[in-house]
Amino acid sequence: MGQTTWSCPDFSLSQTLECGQCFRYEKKSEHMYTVISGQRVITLSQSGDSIIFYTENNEDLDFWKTYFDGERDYGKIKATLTKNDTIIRDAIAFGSGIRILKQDFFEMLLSFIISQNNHIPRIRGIIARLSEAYGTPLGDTHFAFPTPAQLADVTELDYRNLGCGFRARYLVDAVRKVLTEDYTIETLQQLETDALREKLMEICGVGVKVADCILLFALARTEVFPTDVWIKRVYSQLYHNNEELSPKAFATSAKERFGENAGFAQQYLFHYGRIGNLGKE
DNA sequence: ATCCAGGATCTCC
DNA sequence: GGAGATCATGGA
Repeated sequence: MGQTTWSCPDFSLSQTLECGQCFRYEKKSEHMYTVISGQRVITLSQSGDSIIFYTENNEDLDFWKTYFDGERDYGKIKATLTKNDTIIRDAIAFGSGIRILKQDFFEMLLSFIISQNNHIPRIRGIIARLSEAYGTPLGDTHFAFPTPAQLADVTELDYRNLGCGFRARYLVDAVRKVLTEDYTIETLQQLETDALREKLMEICGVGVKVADCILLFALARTEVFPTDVWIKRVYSQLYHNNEELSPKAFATSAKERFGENAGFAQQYLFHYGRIGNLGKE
């Protein structure tokens, strides 16, 4: 198996994969992972600042470097976020190697519909079964995420049999809409973020939070601040003296505080709140 | 066993 | 239009 080394600063493979933004990775050993995104699979490991790709297929390397957001200067983002904010320093120190992945739109749409009112381990299981049932085999018992065309005729009952529960009808609607002209990446990316969020929310089962996850993790709208139970907990504890905020007040506060870097701040705080020792008092 | 999950929708007033 | 119940399922 060929190996290619890639040097990428401000990058922890384990933190980036395990911070909750991505559902399709397997930890093979310490610092070594197999990752599936869209129609591709890669095994890679980290040693210091060096990433090692294990592949013969060098034409996929650009895809994976883009996937890991390799071009972006995270040092600059972290410096900006911490400049006048001593609170987020701890969160960033805790997850300093987190990068926001550039994932596949359709995969994020379905994955975060599945995520609603669900546990992360169970979300991963449903996505794995969905891929095995309808996705293209990639070898070594790995399966690509199904394409919209591959799911075109899948029924609500089929999704229920995979364990999707009440989300089954949402998935049917999502696939149907993505197969129309209105939901091609090209069409969607022409919209401003607020209009794009509204467009995504026309899909049944997509509310503000799911839409914001898609905007951040697939459509590179790094100014959005996906707000779930964890972020509410962490943010109110750290910045508002544990006071509960209305969804509107919350969005305003976070947007004002973090500005264009809100998406990055969100992921540092999410990871800090979920895995760190915060909020477990 | 019982609780609850990276929420959204439906149903009341 | 805001609060509260409801939705399937299984991991912890």
